[in-house]
Amino acid sequence: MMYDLTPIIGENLAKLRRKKRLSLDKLSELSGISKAMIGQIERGESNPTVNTLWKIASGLRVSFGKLIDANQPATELVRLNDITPITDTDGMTLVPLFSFDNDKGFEIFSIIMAPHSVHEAAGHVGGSEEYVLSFEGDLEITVETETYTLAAGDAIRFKSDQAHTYRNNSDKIAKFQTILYYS
Amino acid sequence: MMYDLTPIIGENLAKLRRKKRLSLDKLSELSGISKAMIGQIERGESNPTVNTLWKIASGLRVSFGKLIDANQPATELVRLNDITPITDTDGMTLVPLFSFDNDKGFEIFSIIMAPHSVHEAAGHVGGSEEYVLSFEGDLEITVETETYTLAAGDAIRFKSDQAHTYRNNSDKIAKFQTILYYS
DNA sequence: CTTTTCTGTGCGCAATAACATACAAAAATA
DNA sequence: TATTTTTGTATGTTATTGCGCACAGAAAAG
Repeated sequence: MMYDLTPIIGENLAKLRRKKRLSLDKLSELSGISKAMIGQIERGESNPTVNTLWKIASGLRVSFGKLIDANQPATELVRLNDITPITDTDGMTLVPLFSFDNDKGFEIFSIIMAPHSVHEAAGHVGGSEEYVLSFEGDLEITVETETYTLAAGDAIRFKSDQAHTYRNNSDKIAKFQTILYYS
Repeated sequence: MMYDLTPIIGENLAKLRRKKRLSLDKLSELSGISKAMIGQIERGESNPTVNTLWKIASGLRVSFGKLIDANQPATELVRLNDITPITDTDGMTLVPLFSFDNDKGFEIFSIIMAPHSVHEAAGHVGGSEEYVLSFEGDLEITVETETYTLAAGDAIRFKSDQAHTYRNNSDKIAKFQTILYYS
């Protein structure tokens, strides 16, 4: 979520421009953006507007995406200790493992529910789907009128733009993972 | 080339936000961008920075591309009379039929060469390819050291990051089309 | 009907994007 | 070497992004 694109754009832009053997002057002429601005963007000192970046992309004869694409590492290890969990007042603790990724369209949480706790979700944004994989304790999920009970190892999928409730009726904590997919 | 993204972004954003049934307030909270700004962007009154638009996209749980994608009409008719041709001093007239499109990666020109004219191209940006379709008169093309002669109906493809020369040796004009592709 | 909440828009201000110009270092030419 | 050209960076100015706040209409609650 807290994510700054400017260094990525800068790197991509500088790399692409050099690859095409263009000087700041030349690219400025091709794109209609001043070379001072292009230089600043390459150094990550400026946060360009979409129109400016669009013109640069066109001048470079490159897709807009090429400039903003993060080109993330093939492997990403997330340490539980490096994550700051979000604990709700109702006893649900949310551990965001992979937060929303722009190109992929989903995010993954690990969730812990205190004994005898209930969490009500009003319903997420339209067209979203929720995948729940239970792996410790018992979990009861109610979607609209229907109620489902999941034991460790069970899984469920439902359209989460409708109201749904998580309930842990047991004396032990319940742990599960959820994958939220947005269409 | 002269292209303003802001009305497109505005339309896309308003449509997506309503589809997900979010108010300006709610989306502001989700994205961390003030609702005043979001409103202005939707009305096309603001040209947001990439970081701002990125945050909005993430808040909306939507890909960045969804906001800037032009969703262009299935069919696009280009009238010759509506185009302003670019005539070079060396007798080459360029008619840009479909100028560079960000997602497609190519552009299409129609070209007319005056009798006994020569056009030298130093070599375009790295990795570009040129497709030439001759359809009136005679055309001679030199790529690096090799020279090719095209009659009406002939075609040629070559990597255009090397120097190349167009030559019309005849007493009549030569007409052809070129497709420029950028990798 | 009145009050409250929720919707989007207008206003003034601070931060900064984007520009034109000038500058210094390196490369190329002589 | 000196001279010119080409490279990228730094400076000062203007235009506008992005913010908080206040506002007016609509919907909901009382």
